[in-house]
Amino acid sequence: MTKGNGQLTEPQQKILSFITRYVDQNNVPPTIREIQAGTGISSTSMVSYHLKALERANVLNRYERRSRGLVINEPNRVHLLDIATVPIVGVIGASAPAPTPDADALASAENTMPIARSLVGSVEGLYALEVKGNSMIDALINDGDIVIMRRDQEVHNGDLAAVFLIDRNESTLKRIYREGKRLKLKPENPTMKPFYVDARIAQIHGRVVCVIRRT
Amino acid sequence: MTKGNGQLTEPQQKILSFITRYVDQNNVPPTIREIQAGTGISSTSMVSYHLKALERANVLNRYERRSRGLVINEPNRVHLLDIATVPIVGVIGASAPAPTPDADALASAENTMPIARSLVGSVEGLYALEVKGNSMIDALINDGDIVIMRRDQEVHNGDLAAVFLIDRNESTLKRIYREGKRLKLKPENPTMKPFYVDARIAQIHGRVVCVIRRT
DNA sequence: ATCATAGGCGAACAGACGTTCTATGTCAAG
DNA sequence: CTTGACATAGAACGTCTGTTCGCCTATGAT
Repeated sequence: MTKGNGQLTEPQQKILSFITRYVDQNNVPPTIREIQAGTGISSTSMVSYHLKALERANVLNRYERRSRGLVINEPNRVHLLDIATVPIVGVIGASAPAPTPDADALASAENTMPIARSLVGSVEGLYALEVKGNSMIDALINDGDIVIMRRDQEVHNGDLAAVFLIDRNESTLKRIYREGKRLKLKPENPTMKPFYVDARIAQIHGRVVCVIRRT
Repeated sequence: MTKGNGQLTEPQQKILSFITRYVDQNNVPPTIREIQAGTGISSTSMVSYHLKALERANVLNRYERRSRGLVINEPNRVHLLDIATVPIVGVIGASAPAPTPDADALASAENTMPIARSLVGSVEGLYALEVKGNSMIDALINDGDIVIMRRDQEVHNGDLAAVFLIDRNESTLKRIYREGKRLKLKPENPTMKPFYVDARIAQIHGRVVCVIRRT
């Protein structure tokens, strides 16, 4: 039951926020028993009781006797969550330069990687590479990982970047620090020491925005 | 079943458009029987049959045995339907057992991690932990990474799992292999050797589904 | 102390719901 | 013609799920 002042009681708020979260996670409203378990309320009848109160308070609508028949009545409920599909344009491995795709390549990519927009910010210039081989272990990146890259963007000192070393004909992922004519490449693994290369033999291909590993 | 050319059969299209319409109108996916009635299909088993086909065709996702457990997989409609928000229930680090949340903890988590549903499959039992410290470098997991875990699920040999070693009072992420009374723990880094512990002093807390690193 | 009231709890019920099994039909390949 | 893969119906089963009802406890007035 709502308090006189229009506030919700504590179990009601608990139920409400549980429903909200559940819908976010499952795209389907919860059952009464799921609400019970999720909120720690001891009986289904109590949940039912509180739901009736919430309905009276015009906070949600119910369809009688229908499973999961709950609809939250939140006019200003915003879903900030949005998903971006990032094209997987190629492979990055030890013995080949990582591709830096042009617009054509981006459009024609067959595989895509879905990722929450809030994780990566703007989709501008985003592309993904699949990691092949164990050569990037020292960047804590494994065979099969997906790295989300951003091209056309200034890569700052300290950023994790894809670097192609011309003399070795090898792509690598390292944190980069420009130091005059040379480039400091720092492995992610703190037990490994950084090393230096001539800046002219290193092509910086893009910044690593995010790494995703499925196990 | 999809036709060879990737087109959907006529009943499949009917079902799909019915679901779309129903969700638009009711904010909740329909039940199988409602689909049956709404499309004029004569049997629930036929609906189930076609739904399986649609799932195979990657047009929609289903949650087994859950009422109204349908999510349409429409590329144009992806925004909020295909993203799950996984609660971040705590921290995993060297010197503390990783939390294994009960329903209460899941419901009360404040921070969440958005992740594409297609990356993790079912949301069932999913939770996230933030990695603190460098102790899991050998699992190629860095300070600040987010690991997506699944609880209440059998952890199979070869799975990457969160293991708490009682005698060392330490949580770790390793691939596990049960070998009689002992447990083989294998670091992700192929240059490191596996080691063995008494199975009785190791608590397996969940399976790592996915690792996410923002750089 | 007695009684009324409200809140809370758990069991039980009836219907909803997803799944599965069997039987039948269709149609193309061998 | 036979076989096997696919499609369709109908029914049965077991679980899920919303609802209800009886019982208990606490509180406060009589």
